[in-house]
Amino acid sequence: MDHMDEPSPWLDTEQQELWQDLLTVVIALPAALDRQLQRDAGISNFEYSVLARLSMAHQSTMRFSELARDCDSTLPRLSKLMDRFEAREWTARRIDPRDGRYTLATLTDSGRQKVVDSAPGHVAQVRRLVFEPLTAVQRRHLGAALSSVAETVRREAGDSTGRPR
Amino acid sequence: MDHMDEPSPWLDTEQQELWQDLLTVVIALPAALDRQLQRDAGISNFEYSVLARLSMAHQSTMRFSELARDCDSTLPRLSKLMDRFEAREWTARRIDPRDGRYTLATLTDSGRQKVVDSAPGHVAQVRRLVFEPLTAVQRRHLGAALSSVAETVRREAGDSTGRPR
DNA sequence: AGATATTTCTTGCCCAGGCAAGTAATATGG
DNA sequence: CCATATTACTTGCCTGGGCAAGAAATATCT
Repeated sequence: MDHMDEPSPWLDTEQQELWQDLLTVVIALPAALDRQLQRDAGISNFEYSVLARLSMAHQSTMRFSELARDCDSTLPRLSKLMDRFEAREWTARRIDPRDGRYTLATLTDSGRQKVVDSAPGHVAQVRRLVFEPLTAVQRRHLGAALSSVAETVRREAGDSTGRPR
Repeated sequence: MDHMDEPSPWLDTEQQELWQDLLTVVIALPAALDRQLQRDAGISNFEYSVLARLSMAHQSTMRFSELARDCDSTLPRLSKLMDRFEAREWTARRIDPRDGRYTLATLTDSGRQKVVDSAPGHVAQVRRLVFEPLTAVQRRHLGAALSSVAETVRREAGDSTGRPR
């Protein structure tokens, strides 16, 4: 329950603090983002990220598999989300004429409008929670460390979400 | 979708990269932890954190509200989890004799055994994903930056999870 | 070409978790 | 000391998401 002085069975005190803070960020940050978006725009952070990613794609169109990968989603999850989006007419679905296995998602005008409307509030929340509490130097350091961890985690997730990347 | 050169409506390129990496960590890290724990111990990260927190408490006993706060959980969520834990006989529930509104959760011996058994694999995963990809200096920087963000996020979440802290 | 394998998306079933309403215990105010 | 308010937890209902199995299209192999 406490420790042992063997090769690596536990974390030291400094590591435990880092770990606790990371857990808090990893749990409470998405919750905070969801609350803001839900309150101001009626969508979740995941839903926002899908709309936003589509809005940046060429012709506002992407294959499901690519979109799922970029948004750290699984295909079933995305497929069901697109059902809801289609019901709201924020996106449209059509089979890829070049390869009938692929399905293409396209953002509609009202879908794009939804992104435009909800982006400012979301970005402000991100600024408030992540960037404002840090100094410029801390941001660079955080960026460097996060890119290493993100790469490792992505590799780990690659097997489940869909391929190396 | 692109940018505007006003006060603060968007993030610059460096910030966007940091933000993208943070999103990946925030989404894929819990998923990776869940996979390992689910595979090797049959429990989720949240379930592990509750057992682990209880195991560190005085007399292996805590009030529900306190436990929920420490594990970044809501009361309904914890209440239902404790139902499942009781069914497995990992915890026991009893009303606080000092104040009948509180409920006390106590870790049983087999509950403690579960923590002891699953801890090494979990800790190894944390090491692999978070600490190993970083240099010692990066860890300190990451720790410093995370503590600021964690504090901000906690304050934000305080209103929903249960008071200032 | 035909059979089989692979890739991409969809569907069905199940469970965890959020929210709001309900319950039980204690505190507060008249 | 009774009525009302507050605190701590529980329950019911509903939705999102995971996983495994299925369907449709294309690629591969002989």
